[in-house]
Amino acid sequence: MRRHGQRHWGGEFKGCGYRMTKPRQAILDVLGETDEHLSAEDIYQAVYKFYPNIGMTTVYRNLELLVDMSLIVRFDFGHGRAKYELTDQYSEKGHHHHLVCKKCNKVIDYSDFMNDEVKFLKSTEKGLSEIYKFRITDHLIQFLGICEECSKK
Amino acid sequence: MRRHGQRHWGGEFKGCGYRMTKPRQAILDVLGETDEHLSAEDIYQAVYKFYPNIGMTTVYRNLELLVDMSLIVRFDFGHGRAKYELTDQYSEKGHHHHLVCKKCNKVIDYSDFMNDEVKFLKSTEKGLSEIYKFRITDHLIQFLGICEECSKK
DNA sequence: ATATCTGCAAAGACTTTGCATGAGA
DNA sequence: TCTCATGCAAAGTCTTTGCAGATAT
Repeated sequence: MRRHGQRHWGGEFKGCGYRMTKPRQAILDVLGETDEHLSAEDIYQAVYKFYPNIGMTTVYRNLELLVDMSLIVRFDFGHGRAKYELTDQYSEKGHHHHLVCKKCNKVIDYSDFMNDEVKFLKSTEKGLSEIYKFRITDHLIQFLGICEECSKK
Repeated sequence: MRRHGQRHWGGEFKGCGYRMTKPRQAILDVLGETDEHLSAEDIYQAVYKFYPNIGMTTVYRNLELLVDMSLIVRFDFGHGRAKYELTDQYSEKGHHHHLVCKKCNKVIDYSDFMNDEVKFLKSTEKGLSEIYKFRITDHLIQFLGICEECSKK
């Protein structure tokens, strides 16, 4: 009874002491079938539709686990609730960053100008890791401003 | 009775309908005298020492106001409590970004390699604002990873 | 003088924890 | 079978709101 977009994640859970369960599959399905940035509540609501036994606690606990496993990423856009996305490698969106409107909180994904970004990242990451003895695993790049609609007001 | 590092902010409040008050001066003093990234609670504690009448509510309300006035910036590093800093132009630190340890949550400021960054930002901001009709006012750049101490463990 | 600001108490939003039951490998 | 995972309820943490009294200009 697999629906469109579902995939097997069993392999990711094998060998690390974790089990693939219905709630976990459901959460990953929901994240795999959307282009949005979903909050824990959003995910709960979406999972609830086809798995009404789900509890909010389970959603939170699994989101934390999935972040630790690097299957998903957590973003704090700065207005209360954290948002989640599949990691680049598992997402159809691929590598991208965010453009955040300070007025309406809308978030636009972009994946343009990645060449310029790669150049910048390469030199900066190398330099920073040497100076600060930091093992850099990830980066967060966001542009903030006012979106088209909010500008008109 | 001005202590080291205090400055007058009256001008920033004039003409916009806001008043300079003791709590506001105290909050700005605290932020001006530290190199840390302080949470609302940190700020409350620090202000409390020389202004014990302060209420937590006042701290929160003023932090929000000061962010709106662009005197301070708010960061969500992703573990619960928001942190605040003076805006670049008012801070002795100047323009900088953050290196965040995913294990111990330590935050290191860096201001190295800004030349590479400026090149990247210039081209990317121009491109993005054209494509998405977004008026970009600000950016957030963070490198995440494991700090030297946590690597040793 | 008077609109803004403050502090207290209470409420609110989001997230985590304890514990007995249920389920995957 | 036996450890890991779940769901409920309750608690926790950070932040916001309502309101009467205090304060800056």
